[in-house]
Amino acid sequence: MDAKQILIMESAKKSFSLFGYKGTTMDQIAKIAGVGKATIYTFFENKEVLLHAIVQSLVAEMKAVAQQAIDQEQTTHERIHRAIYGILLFRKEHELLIQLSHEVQQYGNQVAQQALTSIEREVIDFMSQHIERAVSSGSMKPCDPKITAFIVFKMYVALVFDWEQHEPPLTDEKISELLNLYLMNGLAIS
Amino acid sequence: MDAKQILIMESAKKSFSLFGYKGTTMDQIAKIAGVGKATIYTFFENKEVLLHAIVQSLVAEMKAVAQQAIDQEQTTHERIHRAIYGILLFRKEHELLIQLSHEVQQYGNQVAQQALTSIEREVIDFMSQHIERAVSSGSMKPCDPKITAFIVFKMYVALVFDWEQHEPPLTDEKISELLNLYLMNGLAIS
Amino acid sequence: MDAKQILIMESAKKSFSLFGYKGTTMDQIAKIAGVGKATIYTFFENKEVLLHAIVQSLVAEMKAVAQQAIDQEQTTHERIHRAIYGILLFRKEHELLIQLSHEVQQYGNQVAQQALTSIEREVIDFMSQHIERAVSSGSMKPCDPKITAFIVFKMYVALVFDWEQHEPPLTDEKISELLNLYLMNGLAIS
Amino acid sequence: MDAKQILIMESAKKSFSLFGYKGTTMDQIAKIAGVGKATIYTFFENKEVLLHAIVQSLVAEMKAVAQQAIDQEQTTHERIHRAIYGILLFRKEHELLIQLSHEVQQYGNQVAQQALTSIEREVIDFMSQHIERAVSSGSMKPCDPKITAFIVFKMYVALVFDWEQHEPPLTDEKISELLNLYLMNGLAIS
DNA sequence: GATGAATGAGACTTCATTCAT
DNA sequence: AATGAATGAAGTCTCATTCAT
Repeated sequence: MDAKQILIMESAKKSFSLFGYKGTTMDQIAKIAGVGKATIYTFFENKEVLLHAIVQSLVAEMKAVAQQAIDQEQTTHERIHRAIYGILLFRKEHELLIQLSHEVQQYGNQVAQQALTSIEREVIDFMSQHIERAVSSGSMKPCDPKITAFIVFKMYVALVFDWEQHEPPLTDEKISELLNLYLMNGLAIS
Repeated sequence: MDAKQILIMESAKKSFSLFGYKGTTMDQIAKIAGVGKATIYTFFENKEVLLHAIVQSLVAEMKAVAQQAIDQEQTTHERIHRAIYGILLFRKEHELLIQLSHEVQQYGNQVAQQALTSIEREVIDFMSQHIERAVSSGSMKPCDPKITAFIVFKMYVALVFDWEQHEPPLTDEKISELLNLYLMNGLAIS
Repeated sequence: MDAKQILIMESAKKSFSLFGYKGTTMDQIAKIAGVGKATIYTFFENKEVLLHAIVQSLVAEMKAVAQQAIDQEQTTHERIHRAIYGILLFRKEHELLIQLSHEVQQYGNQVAQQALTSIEREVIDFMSQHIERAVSSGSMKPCDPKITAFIVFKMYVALVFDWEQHEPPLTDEKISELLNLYLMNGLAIS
Repeated sequence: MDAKQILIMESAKKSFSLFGYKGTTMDQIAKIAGVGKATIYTFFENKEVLLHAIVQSLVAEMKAVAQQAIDQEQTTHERIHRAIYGILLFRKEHELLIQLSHEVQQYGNQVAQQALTSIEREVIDFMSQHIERAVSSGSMKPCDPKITAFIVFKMYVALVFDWEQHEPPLTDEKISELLNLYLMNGLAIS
């Protein structure tokens, strides 16, 4: 890919993040990138196309992070942890940018949205397989592996990401402990 | 409040939901409402002010739904269920509109955002008190009531709302059963 | 004339003087006058008509001041002084308002302009008659009475009004002395 | 300066002179100049800024005319005559435009106003120096040079410019003769 | 007669996009 | 290939005026 094209995308990403889609003018992007305004149109047909290109590249980058985590040689627990954490870190960083896609077309950007969730689903699928095996081997109560993986994922996100939006963040040990408490042992007095 | 003002807000809400903030022109709103364009400016200083007024009214409406559920004479379980469900239904319906507020000001609309989460927090607080009592009375394992309420809420949202975005929805009985499985009994083989 | 009509004219005069013609809205005038906006249109067909009415009333008032000075029983010198001074005071006070008429119509407001100068011309005519008599009686060199009256008027305005726009004002005695020096005795060394 | 910029300024000057500030639309100016409406905004941020630019250029042009007259190799009398005459001609031609600046800001345009009077004052200063020398050399009665120069200027304006607004214009000889009569010899019978 | 709610007409301004250089 | 001067299209907002009450 052309180095200038990347330069333009980086500049646009910066400006979109700071001022929003509508708040960013092509002049501004050109100035940040240090190129002529018309040059942008050599690479991107549209302002909208430019945004989509950026979103797509972010999605791809995110996918790579998750895949890399899963592919690594580590304990299952560790790989899941890394994959989810990678997604979350990334989402946190670029949440704004992803939301920007709504500015352009209400329903048109479902592509990016679906791409994002598809990554999450792959991670969930990965977890699902492990849960299925755990149930088969008798190390876990019988349960719907898909729903369970989904719940584990959501709970993980809740504890790692959502919780620290209003409260002091939890340590990794605490999170691990809580997951065990809620999901494995349960709150009921036996 | 003036009937015409409400008419304008409803028309704007409709158009904002369909075409987005930028995609909605004042002319369009006026035509839908069947009033002159300038009439809108009699009630709302700005296009932006108009949007904020709509968002605020939605927040207020949502708060009322949750509060009403909590105030009702029912079992605790039922009240929590209704409160969360009311919030979710509402959020589902108007999610788009709330996200629109991002189009206007990147950081300026935190008010609406905070208002929304504050409702959730009130519901969570309400649940927290009940959990605390359950722990004291020995009908539940010792645990941080706040985190536990937060987890219950998130799990509830995950099962009722998030799940059905990609999979066939779960019945109320199934949801109840799953909550029991995951949170009360746990997945571990005792 | 209706008391409300006068009230409206006074309010409009105030606002026009402060904010200009364009800068004054009918709403503003109505608020100052403490009447409904539409009430203004009961008395004045137009915003422009309203301005013209105000200008005309100012012209009339000015005319009265000059006439009154001339009609008074005093020395000729004193009457001329009073008449010119009256005009100047008035002009000073309402100069702004008179200039406003230019905002409305470039050439349409010559009426007001002509009315104003017609007053000056009447004063000049009055002086002219006295100069003519002075020349006839041999107490003044032969000269065109009209031009001379015009020059006296202009010199008077220059010394009394124009001079003090940039320099400390001259006393009445100094002005009298200067008029004598320049017009009667001349600067030439005999 | 860009040729297109000048073209726009000329077009705007024409339209402002004909229809006033308020009466001139940007569309109109663009059409006269034969450019797109937005092109005007490439050179002038505002309609108001455009007007000010025109006024400033007129002031500069006027200053040049006066300075050029003073700098010429001629008799003192002739130079003063040319300088004053230049100012008057110019003022006559563009008086309308200068008054237009009042439409925009009541008190804000004092800059242009002051610039204009500052030119007059320079001319008066120039005359003042010559009068001072004449008094010193005994060819003129003792008098305040500044006031005298001011009076000569005003009288000159009155005879050349103001007089012909209502009466047939005076010839140059007649004007010279009258200045001599009134200012040098005086009307008094010796 | 008095009013103010409602509005049409129109003004200024912005900006994504193009095209000649 | 790169550019920036030029612009058409469109949007927001203002305000003098009217008309039903």
